[in-house]
Amino acid sequence: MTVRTRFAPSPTGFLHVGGARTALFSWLYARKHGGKFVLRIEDTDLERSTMESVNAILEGMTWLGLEYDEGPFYQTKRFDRYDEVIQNLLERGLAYRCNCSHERLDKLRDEAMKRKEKPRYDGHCRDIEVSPDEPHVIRFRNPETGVVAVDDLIRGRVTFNNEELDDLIIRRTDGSPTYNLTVVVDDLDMKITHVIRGDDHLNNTPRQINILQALDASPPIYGHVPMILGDDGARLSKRHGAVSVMEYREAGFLPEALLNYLVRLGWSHGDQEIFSVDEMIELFDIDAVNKAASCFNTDKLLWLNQHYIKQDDAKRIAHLLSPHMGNLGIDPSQGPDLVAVAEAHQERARSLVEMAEMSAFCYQDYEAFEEKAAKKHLRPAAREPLERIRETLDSLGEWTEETLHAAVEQVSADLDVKMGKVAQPLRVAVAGRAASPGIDVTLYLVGKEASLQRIDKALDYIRQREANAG
RNA sequence: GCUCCCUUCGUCUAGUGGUUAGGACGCUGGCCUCUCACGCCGGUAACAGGGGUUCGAGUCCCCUAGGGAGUACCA
Repeated sequence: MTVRTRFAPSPTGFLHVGGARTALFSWLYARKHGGKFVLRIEDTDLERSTMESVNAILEGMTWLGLEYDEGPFYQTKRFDRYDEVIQNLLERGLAYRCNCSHERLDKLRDEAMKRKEKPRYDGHCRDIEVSPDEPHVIRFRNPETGVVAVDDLIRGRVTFNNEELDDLIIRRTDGSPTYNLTVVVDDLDMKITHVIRGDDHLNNTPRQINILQALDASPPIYGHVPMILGDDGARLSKRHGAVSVMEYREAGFLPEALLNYLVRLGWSHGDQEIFSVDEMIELFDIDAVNKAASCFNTDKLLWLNQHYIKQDDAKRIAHLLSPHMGNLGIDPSQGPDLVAVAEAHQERARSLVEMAEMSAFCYQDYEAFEEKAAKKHLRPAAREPLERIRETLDSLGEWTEETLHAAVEQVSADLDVKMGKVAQPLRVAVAGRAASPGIDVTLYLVGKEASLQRIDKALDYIRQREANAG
C-alpha cells in the first residue's frame, strides 16, 4: 500500500504557522514513506473562500518547499460527486430529508443546555417523509448506539459513544454539501491512507468514520497534531506578531529556519536541534509527536534563523538580502558588492531585515551618529587618532582589508595606544555607531572617499564639542 | 453545561519503574576580542496538586485543579 497523505486547508485566509506545521508533518510522512502528498482546497464555504487565499496558501507552501504531488483539487468542482454519494445514502435509508426550522433547532439547543445536556438534533425528521420539493437539508442517519474508536497515531485509542453524536447535516438547503461529508468522500476518492490534521478535528473523526462505514469503506489512519499557541499560551493570533508564513519571509526569515523551528515544535529526535530537510525526512516519526499544544517562541526561531544565515552561502544570503535593502530605499548595485556586505554581517544578524539595517551604512551615509556611541567615542581624546588615521588612509596606496588593517595598527603603534582607541572612534565615524564588522572590513566596504568624508564629519563633531566645552 | 483531549525548567523538549531529572532557546557570569556578533567554558531554572500500586514512581491507576478543542445549514 502506498502512503498517501494530504493537506486540506480552507481558503479563508493566509497559510498560518499552525497550518504550515500540519502540512509539514503530513508532507514529511509522505516523503519518508515514499508516498504521495495531495493538496486539496476545501472551499465549500462559498461565503468565506477567496481566490486570494488560495494563492496565498500556495505561495506559502512554495516558499517553504512543501511541494505537492497531486492537486490542488477544489471541492467546489466536485459537487456532482458529493450529490451522487448523498443520493446513494438517501436511497439506502442512511440519510434523510429534514425540514426542521432554524427556530425549532435553536429551541432544541436552548432546552438541552438548560437541562445541562449536550445539544443534539432530536431526530424529528428521521421517520417522516419530507418532500424533495420543499426546502430541506439532508441529514446523515448516525448510529444510535455503540462506540466509535479512533486509533490515532498521536493520541492513541480515543473512543466516543454514538449517543453523543447526532444526525449531522450533510447537505444544506441550498444544495451544497457540508464539510464532514466532503472530507470523507474526498479522502476516499483520493485514496488517502493517512489523515494528518489539526487536533481541532479530533471531535469530527467519529462522525466521519460513521459516514465512511455507511459507505462500506474502511477509515484511513488518523494522526491529530496539537495546536500551536502564542508565547503567552493563548491561541495564536495577530496580537502575537506574525502568524502568516509569508509574514516571516517579510520579516527576514529563511524558509529552512522556519521549517526547522516548526518541525521541532511538538516533535524531537533526542537532543538534536538542527535538521536539514533531508534529515527531517529521514528521522521524522509521527508516533513521536507530542500530544500537548506548544507555544510559539520567536526567540528560538531567531536563533535558528541566525544559525542558517551564518551557515549559508554568502551569495544566496546576498540574493535574499537584496529586496530587504530595497525596502530601505537602497539599490545594492550602487556601492560595494552585496555578497561581501552579506558575508561581513552573516555572524551578526538574526534576520535579513536586521542585516539590511546594520549594513545600510555601506551604501548610504547615516543620518546621525548613534548618540551613546558618539558621546563615548567621539570625544576630544579621539581627535588625534582620527586625524592620524585620516592622514594615513588618505595616502594609502591600495584600499584592501590587509592594508587597512595595517594602517589602523600602525597608527595605534605610533600613538602607543591600544587598537581600540583608534578603531572605536573610527568605527563610529565611518559606520555611525559602536557596532560593525571588523574595522578593516568596515572601512573596505564603505570605500575610501566616503570613509574620509565621514571621518571629517566626525572631526567636525569633536571640534564642535570642544568649542562648546570651552 | 456536556463530550473529547492535554499537563517535566519562562519557552521547545529528553525521559517509557531505580537518572546528581539531560539538551536547546532565553537570561546570566567568564574567556576570546578593535566594537558588536560568533565561538568556547560556567551558572540559573521543571516533574500542576492529592491519593493509591510498588522495595522503589516524572514514568502505572484514580481523583482534583488548570488549560484546550468540539458542541453551526464554518471548515
